[in-house]
Amino acid sequence: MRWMNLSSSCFPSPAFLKLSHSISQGTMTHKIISFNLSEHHLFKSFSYHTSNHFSSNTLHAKMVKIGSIFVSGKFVLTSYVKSEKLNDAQKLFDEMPNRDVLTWTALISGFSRVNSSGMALQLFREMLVEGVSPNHFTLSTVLKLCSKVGDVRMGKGIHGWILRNGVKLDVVLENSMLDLYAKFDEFVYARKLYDSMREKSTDTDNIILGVYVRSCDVNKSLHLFRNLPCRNAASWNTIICGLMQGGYLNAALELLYEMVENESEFNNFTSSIALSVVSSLLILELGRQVHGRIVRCGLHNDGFVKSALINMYIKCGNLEKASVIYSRLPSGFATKQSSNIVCSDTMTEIVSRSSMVYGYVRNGKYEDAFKTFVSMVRERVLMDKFTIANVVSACSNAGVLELGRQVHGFIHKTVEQLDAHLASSLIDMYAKGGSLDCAHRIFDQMTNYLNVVIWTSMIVGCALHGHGKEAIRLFEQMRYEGIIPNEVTFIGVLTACSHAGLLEDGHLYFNMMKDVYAIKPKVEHYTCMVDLYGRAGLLNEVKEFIYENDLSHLSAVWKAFLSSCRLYRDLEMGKWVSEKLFRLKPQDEGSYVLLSNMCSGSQKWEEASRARRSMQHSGINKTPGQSWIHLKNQVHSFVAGDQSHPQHAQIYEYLDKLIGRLKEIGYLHDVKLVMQDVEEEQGEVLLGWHSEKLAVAYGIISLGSAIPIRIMKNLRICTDCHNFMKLTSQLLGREIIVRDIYRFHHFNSGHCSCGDYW
DNA sequence: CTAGGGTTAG
Repeated sequence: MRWMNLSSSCFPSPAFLKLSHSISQGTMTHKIISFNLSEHHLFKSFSYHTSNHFSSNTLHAKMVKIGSIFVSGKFVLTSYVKSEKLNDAQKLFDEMPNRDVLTWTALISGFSRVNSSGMALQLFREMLVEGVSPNHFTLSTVLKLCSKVGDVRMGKGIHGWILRNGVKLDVVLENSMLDLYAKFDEFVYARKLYDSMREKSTDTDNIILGVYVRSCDVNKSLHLFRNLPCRNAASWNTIICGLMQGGYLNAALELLYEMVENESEFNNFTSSIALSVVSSLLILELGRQVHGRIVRCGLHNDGFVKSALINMYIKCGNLEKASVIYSRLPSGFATKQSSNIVCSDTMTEIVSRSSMVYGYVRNGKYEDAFKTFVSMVRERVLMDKFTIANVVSACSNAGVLELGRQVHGFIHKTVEQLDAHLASSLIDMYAKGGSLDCAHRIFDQMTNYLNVVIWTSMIVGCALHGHGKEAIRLFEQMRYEGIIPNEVTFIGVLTACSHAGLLEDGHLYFNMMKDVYAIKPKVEHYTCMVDLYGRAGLLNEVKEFIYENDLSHLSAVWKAFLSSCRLYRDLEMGKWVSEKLFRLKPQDEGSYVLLSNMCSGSQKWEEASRARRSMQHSGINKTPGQSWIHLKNQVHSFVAGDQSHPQHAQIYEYLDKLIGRLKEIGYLHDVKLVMQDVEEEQGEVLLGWHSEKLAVAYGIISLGSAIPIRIMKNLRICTDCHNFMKLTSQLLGREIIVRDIYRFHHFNSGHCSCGDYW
């Protein structure tokens, strides 16, 4: 029968074409019913030429009505597949008797198109079980899937099956196999296969080029690229993409220019790659040029290109432009349609939305991030782990524990098992949100899936809360379980040691990092060490350490040193360090503030104000201190001397009363000192009411007495406020938790978890 | 054959 032979396409007549055209334009739906033509001709023409969702359904209905499912089913199936209506395709498929290889293949390729690789592979297995033999197209489709999902065994199995069954090889199939081995880095196999190929195409060369590019051998790759007998757009894209991923951004850019000059095709792949290059180089102007070219080439409606554009504008810092493009995306494609099959349109929207969430987070627009997230929940957009992880990380950075809990609840409902990425971001979220207990609970839940990042997140969490011993215990347990720590793990351990004043341990682990794990210390590690020695008061040792390790060009190191000088009130050393610092990083406000604080701490008011004047002279604006408290889904933020809160009168009145009572139990409220001791906040503040005091006062007024008060602060807490918090916790018998820019302070019964060592 | 989001630190 003729219809069996789908692949040797019998092309439709102009009349059918016209008809299909009107269908796909949506200008006709019911005319078809009255059309007096042979059905499967119609169906066939239709399935070739339309990807209109609505009309494929109409056609399906018509087909069922006239009972021609045996004959024309697969044409409608193809139509469903082309319009990515996999649910309908699957349903139709289930109804169809006598499914031949073409039917199976249509459905398999359909699932593969919409990224449902697992489903596609499952179907392939079922097909084999039913005794249907795959054809060339099935095989190359499935091989591609194997290489995509990284299923080496299945890929090799198929290769074996091909050899055993003496399938006649063609270039396409051989290329698929070559690509499979290339992707799995099985170069010996790949080479053998390549040598045995009688016919080679440009694709073949491109695969080999891809191998060289991925092995990061720039010169070899370029040499190969230059000597290709025939180059197409994919060759250019491959080499440019490879250079970019290898970090050779300028080389990638040069080739991109060359490609454009040579008037080679600038396709949607090229666009994405070009935008990635720009995103890494962070050159907005260049991004605009690429954008212009994309529009000129008419590629701006491609989903991939759109999300790459959004990404590029976000990374280059132009959030507005990104949201303009985002708002022009067709909406509604991503809404859940009684299925869990993801279409490529849906993918585009998910990627774009998560990019926007990511962009908002990066730009500190947490509210917008949450709004976008909430809209995704409300519209029942199929959210994947990427999006959620973005939102979780937004919660940790904003320190909004309550919202974080809600997101966690959402995850609980939608994700069956936490993966390592999500778990570590949740641990981080709870730790940074102030609830180390909850972080621990997630950690315990992951016993069977622990990896180095999860361990590290937990260790860092402990460090953040000053639980040095616990961090070390975790670290040792991790090593015992055979997990190899990485450089970030060591940053966590060393921070833990320095925050808890564990000098010996810190020293031990620094050496262990170098000697046992062969990790070369980076700036962060050195800074931790300087901090560690400095907090122990070993200022001369710090100096030696800096010169011994040749760190004198690193401003971060000097800054840590300066903090220690301040802690130990060594004004001479502090001045000397500031000199170094001002020379290295004249624009850093922190150095001036530290020096000024140090001077006022030693009652040297004149020098203190000189430091502050020279800061103003250099045109540096100090970041105003800000504290915030999260109550009932609302963030209340305060700056020093703030009068803008609706309840400010009440707050100040309470604060006055509180300070009066605190003085009775030994609080020394020296206004002059507070005004000068601008640890991080400014001195010109009215009455010395630093923002964290206001936030705490508001918390006490508004919250039931059993609830701990959680405050976030954008700078470091000052000595006076630290004292204030300790005594308040004692006087009122309440737990107060302050997260400052570096760490947590848990105030309880007159003590702080940092041991007054911060 | 070639293109797209996520975890820990700073």
